[in-house]
Amino acid sequence: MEITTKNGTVEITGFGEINLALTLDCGQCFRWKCDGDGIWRSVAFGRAIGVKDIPGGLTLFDTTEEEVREIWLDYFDLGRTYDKYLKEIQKDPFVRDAVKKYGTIRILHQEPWETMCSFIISACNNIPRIKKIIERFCLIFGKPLPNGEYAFPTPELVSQLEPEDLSYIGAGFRAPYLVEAAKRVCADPDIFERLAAEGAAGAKHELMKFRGIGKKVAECIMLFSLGYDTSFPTDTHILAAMRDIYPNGLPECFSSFPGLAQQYVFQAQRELSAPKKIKHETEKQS
DNA sequence: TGCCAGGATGATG
DNA sequence: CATCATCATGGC
Repeated sequence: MEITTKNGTVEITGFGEINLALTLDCGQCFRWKCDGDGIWRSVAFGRAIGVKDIPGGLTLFDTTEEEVREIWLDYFDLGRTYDKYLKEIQKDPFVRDAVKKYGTIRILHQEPWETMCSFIISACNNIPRIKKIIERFCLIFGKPLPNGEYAFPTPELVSQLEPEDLSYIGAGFRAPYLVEAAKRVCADPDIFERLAAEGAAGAKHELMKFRGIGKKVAECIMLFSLGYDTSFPTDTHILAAMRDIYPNGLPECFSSFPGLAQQYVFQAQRELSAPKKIKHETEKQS
């Protein structure tokens, strides 16, 4: 891997492949937006940044080599190659097609607190609305950054709120869960370090003690922010589809990197379910 | 109006 | 332990 500075931007090459459009809009994160120049912009770890994928690498704006090494290499999961994972899960024919299209998605390493809030909000919700709720959450309660973006609201601030204070962001019945989670995190500042170290089973069990965090949300937090590659986000629709495809249980290859395999299958499933509406409309017209 | 969204929860067998 | 009814909000 090489990190160089050109014209005030930082370029990273030699880490393999990443497709930002797929990676940043696949439902694992909710705050990235693409501008007219193909630059994806967001805030993570309190730093605003722009990123663009170029052939063989990434160009990062508004950052430094030091910050790249400190934050963004790990955030974008560039420190390892996915080759062996992809090779393994492609032993299954159903996954092979999904990997062909979505194999350039990387699993981000996001901030645990932000990920926890995001997936509490995601419960029984849809991605466009999840994004809007989080955007308003940051706009109202996040610290403004120099470039007009907003940091994610801190647990310290959120813990001081009443659920009604969150009414504007439109989180609905999930609002009290956010405040409760903030209070717990403030009372136990090392919780995420402990969760990341204590093993998957224990971490999942402890996460599920939070109101608003069940099996699915716990697994998402673990996969997308705590470094548990072995977790397997359980989505009701995916599960139903998987049960049809694999009535006798999941194939062996899923155990090697289930989070990644599931992420690709989820994308393939989204693509499959999208044309239904168009089909329905054409049927209506004819 | 009715149905859905990458669920959670508590009560049952 | 698996399944099930209930909950709850905004968008389409």
